[in-house]
Amino acid sequence: MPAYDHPDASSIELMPVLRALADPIRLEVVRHLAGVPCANCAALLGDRPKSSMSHHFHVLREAGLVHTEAQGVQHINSLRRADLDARFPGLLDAILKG
Amino acid sequence: MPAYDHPDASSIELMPVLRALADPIRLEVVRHLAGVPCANCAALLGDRPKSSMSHHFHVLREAGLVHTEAQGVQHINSLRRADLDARFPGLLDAILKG
DNA sequence: ATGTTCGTTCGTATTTTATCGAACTATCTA
DNA sequence: TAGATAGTTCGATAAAATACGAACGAACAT
Repeated sequence: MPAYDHPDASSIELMPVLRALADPIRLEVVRHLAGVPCANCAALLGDRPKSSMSHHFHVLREAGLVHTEAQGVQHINSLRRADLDARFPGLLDAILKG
Repeated sequence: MPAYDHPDASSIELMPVLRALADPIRLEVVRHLAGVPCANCAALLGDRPKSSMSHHFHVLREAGLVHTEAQGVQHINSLRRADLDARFPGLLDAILKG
């Protein structure tokens, strides 16, 4: 399994977070993940090719927004809400409401 | 004087706001404006060409983050904090702290 | 009128980001 | 072992954003 490297909570940076959120597909993913404990990638595919979504998940992971963990064949994604709330209080709430 | 068109408060959209913020120079401008009532463009130039900054101000205006008003030769910019707070409560606060 | 200042607009070059198919890897199942 | 499934990685293309000089326009002063 590919070793995902997630930034740890304290090294999540604002600019990558904003860049990650500044894309309609990724924002949609974040919104979806905010409503469920976790989800595999397929659940968020829509009609787009897998490779595109893989790219978006990569961006989200790198920014520290999403945690991905291989679990058997599928990879489970979850929103790093606690980490984000700690680092940028109110940010996620504000964005999820808008 | 060029007629600036600012979106009115209720039609400020999240995605343009996020896109506008997802650039280091523009975030810097927003941060600066958050600390003063208003400022002309020159005050925010740094060492960059005017045309670049004009572009960034355009993006900020279009997104609804900044209000610009010609006042004699210079153009006065201010952060639309009240409008943003009304539309996306907590967003600006979260970003300005980060 | 002329010149100056402040900022915009235009045109182009450069960089970044997104998109998608194809090939690949790992895991599970039959 | 062969086949299926879930995602990633690669490589090419296309689209979007940024950067910057040069020319322009409006407001003001002399």
